[in-house]
Amino acid sequence: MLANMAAIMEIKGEVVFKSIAFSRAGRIVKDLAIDVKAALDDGSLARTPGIGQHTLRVIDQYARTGRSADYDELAGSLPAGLLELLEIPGLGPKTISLFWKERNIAGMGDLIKALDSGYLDGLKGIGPKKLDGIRAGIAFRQRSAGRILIGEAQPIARSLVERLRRVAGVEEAQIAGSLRRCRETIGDVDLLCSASHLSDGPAVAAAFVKFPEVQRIQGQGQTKASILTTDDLQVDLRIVPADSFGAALLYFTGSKEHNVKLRGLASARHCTLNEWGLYKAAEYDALQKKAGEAPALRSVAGRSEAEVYAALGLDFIEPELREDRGEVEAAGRGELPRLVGRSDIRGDLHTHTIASDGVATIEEMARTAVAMGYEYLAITDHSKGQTLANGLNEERLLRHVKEIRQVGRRLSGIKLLAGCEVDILADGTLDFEDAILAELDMVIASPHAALKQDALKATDRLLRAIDNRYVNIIGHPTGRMINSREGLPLDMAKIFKLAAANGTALEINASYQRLDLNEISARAAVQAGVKLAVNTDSHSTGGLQGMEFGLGVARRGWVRPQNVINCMGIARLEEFIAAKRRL
DNA sequence: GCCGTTTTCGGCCCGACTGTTTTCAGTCG
Repeated sequence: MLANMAAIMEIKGEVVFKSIAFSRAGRIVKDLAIDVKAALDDGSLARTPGIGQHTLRVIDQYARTGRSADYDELAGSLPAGLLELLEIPGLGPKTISLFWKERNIAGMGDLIKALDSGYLDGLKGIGPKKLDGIRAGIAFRQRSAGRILIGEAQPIARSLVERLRRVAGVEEAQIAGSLRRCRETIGDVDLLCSASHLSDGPAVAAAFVKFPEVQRIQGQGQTKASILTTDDLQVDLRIVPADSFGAALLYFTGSKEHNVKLRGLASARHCTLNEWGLYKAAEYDALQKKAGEAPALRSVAGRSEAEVYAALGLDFIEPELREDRGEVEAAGRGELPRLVGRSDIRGDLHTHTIASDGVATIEEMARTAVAMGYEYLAITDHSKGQTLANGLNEERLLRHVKEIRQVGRRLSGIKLLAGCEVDILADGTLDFEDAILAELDMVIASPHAALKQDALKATDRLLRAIDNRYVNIIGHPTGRMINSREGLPLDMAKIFKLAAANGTALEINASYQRLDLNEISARAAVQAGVKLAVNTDSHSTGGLQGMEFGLGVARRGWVRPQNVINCMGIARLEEFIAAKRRL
């Protein structure tokens, strides 16, 4: 609702800062780890920077009554159909407003008809190319579902970077943008490269737009180019000299909100920060600038990101934290967390084999884990309720356990844990009796079906599972699938409280379709004293490599190694499991 | 609309590219 209000203000041509303020308030509410009503009641929302008198009133009224008079009034002032027009790339608020006022365009249907009939021809400032651009934008919008999953974008981006590195004149090429920040979904791919000489820029841009995966060229200049790939992914490339690489990487990695905050800090230090570098404001303002050329001025910093942060009085901020969620302030105080990384991970605690729906054997999974440098690996095939996934019944499970232990004895260099991913049934009971679970080294309990329960039922269901002394990890707690299934509407505060109290870990499922818990819940869980487990849920040896996506979520959630049970050595992990059984 | 190491009023990040224009507005990141 707040984001809509911001959009409406944009189209109405209100002072842009008003729109920005509402948009920011919307983001703050969306990022809340606790319920909005709770944040209103305890006064924390009112104290949040960016929430002021007006936005607080709107949120408060909506939370109490389910309506907002301010929203209703604003929404009533223009046709609702105009808002979706903002989603068309190349079409912005000014043009939408023009179409509405001059040609009575009230929505997508009107716009398409008017484009077809020539009704928009002859408007001031609108020529044939602009109209073509809008047509292409609408077609793109209808073809593509919007943001794609990180695991889908990454291989495409990596192959483009490889190709870029081979282009003449390119020194260094790197992925930037939301992909570098490990967001769960990616709107477009941002790539950055440095050229040995900036004069090579146009040639690099020209080579880029001729890559075989290019479907359409959106733009091409001295220092940047933008293309649409054959699978409808937009890719933006920026080309800078090596001296500006750090500043440009910072700029192109974002987030936008993080950048805005850094530039504000630069201002306060009488400097100006842009993609070319950090400059003394007085010197920079006196300069004759030309688009597409590096400022003819020595920068204060710019070669590396670390240099720029240091010049602003900040510790280095990892890309995953750059969302303006308090990281800049923490960096200023020297209080950033040491984030969990790949080298902290000692094992994977959620994997499947051919015994249920995996494609690799116990031994194949184990050997891959050894090659990855893991100290332990848990084999956790499905329970009998997962009939489609060839779930194991009691008898098959016990045979499987025996086999896991046999393989474990035979292999050196890795400890195999005989486990199971047991279904949490709709009422919160588990798919196996305690007597069976007691035979296992470790238990994950996960919801797989009945994922449309209300908050009360769903929360009670998980609490029951957490309450079981044999359950060590709750797997993909909400059951969500990104872009396709909402998942259970859990009361996380209650879940965290019990999980922290009785030593049950919550999973960050690294499968890029799930990423469950998400980053917001992960951060709140850690604050509530809950232990996490970052697991791949892999069904093949290749799947074990997917750990990085789960780590991305954990890092975005400010998670430290000490918060993660699979960063423990085997002895401590076994004690973690044993402690709950003693309760 | 929000906010205070410049401020309770007056700012609020900054640059590249496109299209439609003869100097700039719009859009994007």
